[in-house]
Amino acid sequence: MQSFTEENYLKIIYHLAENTNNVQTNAIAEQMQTKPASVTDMIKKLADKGFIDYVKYQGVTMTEKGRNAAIDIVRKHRLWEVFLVDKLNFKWDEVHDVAEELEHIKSTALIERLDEFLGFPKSDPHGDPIPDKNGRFAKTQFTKLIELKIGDSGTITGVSQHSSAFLKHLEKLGLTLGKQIQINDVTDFDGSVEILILDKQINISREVAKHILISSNGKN
Amino acid sequence: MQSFTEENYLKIIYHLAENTNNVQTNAIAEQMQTKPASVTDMIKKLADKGFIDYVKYQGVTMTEKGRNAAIDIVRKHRLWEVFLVDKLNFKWDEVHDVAEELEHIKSTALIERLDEFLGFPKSDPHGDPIPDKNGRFAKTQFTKLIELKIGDSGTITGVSQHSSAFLKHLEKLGLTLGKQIQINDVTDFDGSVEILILDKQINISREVAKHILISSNGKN
DNA sequence: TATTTTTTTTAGATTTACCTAAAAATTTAA
DNA sequence: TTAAATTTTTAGGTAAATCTAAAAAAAATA
Repeated sequence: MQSFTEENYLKIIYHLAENTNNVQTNAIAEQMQTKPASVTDMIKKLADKGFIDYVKYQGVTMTEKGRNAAIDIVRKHRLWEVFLVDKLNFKWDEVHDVAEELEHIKSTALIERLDEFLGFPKSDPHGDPIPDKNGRFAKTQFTKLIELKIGDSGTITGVSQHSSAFLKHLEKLGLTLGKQIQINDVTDFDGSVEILILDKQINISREVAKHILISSNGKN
Repeated sequence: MQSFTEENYLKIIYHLAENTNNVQTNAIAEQMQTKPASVTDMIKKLADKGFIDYVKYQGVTMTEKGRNAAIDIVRKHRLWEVFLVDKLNFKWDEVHDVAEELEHIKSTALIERLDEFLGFPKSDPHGDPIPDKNGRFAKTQFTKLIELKIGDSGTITGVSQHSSAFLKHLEKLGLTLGKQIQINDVTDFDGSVEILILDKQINISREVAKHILISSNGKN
């Protein structure tokens, strides 16, 4: 059984490892909002416990054990988010911080019963997949909106930024999960994107377009 | 905002203060499963923060601030217990430890919405009253079963022991909340108590009788 | 390839919540 | 009311997770 801090490190290393092979000390420090020196201490400890492989100056990779531990935390986080939105009527931009605390509650029975209570949801309010109790989940095939070409269309199925500010902004623009969109134009000058949703033409910045995930068509 | 440990101390001091004026170091140590020396350290800290009044060698009493903080934790604990039993189908003997973790989640919005989701329950699965969001709750008028005389009757409305072993035992005997009972006899030799529930005659030990709370009649 | 810059680690402190052992105060009992 | 027992506190230390400052290694650049 790990401490809250260890769990947070594992989760962050897991997410960073989705994009790079060797996860670097500085990257972890930034995510954990702590100093690189503190990270070095902790990754030694996590390596001792067999959660990660660590070579000095080379960064870390997750072991099978570490990955399983991280997936378990991610599962809990996402199930709690569904609970908060579906049952307690939280908005999708209000759930992150609370789920960040709830994910550390240690009880297998609790999480299995919660899963059942929620009807075994496959994805959370932000479109992220929820691992089942064996840690399995569909690797989702998302395209970033920014990568689409003029004329392309698809459905908003996820976001890669969970900050309240970002999500509130999307909400205001009507860009919520499940919405159909089509790329009308891309502005050369600032790279902003003209999109069509429900016959309405709107313009979103590159920064926003980067964090909207689209599934090519008709898919769930 | 207090640490988990501080919250646990506050809760325990609050409960101990229900029975005595000055809560003693040793009593706290026993409840916290720690050493008296550690308690001395912590009560100094809690006194510095204004949660308790502390006079060396004289024990502690709660301040208004401390009481409010403690009641808030108790409220959370009991609401989560209701959630676990009513929504997730936990048994009344399975909820204590999980609620012990959940009570430390810091979010006023969460607990208010949970309260609403549960229908603003007035008592938890063990019959303990749930403070409302202003910290108010009915001071319940319970009598311990052990204090009843032959011929007395009443309704089981609470228990003063939350251990799984005790609650499972009660369940097996059919002694659950809401059951009507009547005292038929008290055995001189071991002080055990003969009681009648639903026309069935059973014998319970003094130890068990001490922890069953009865409301005199018809009351909820 | 040598030098500069960046990244990472080490060394030594700090804070929180604990501990043990011993001293001090209080309470109980002779 | 003194002695014994109990309770509480103090003193000094430990482990976890953090920090700063400085040293070492790796990467980038001239």
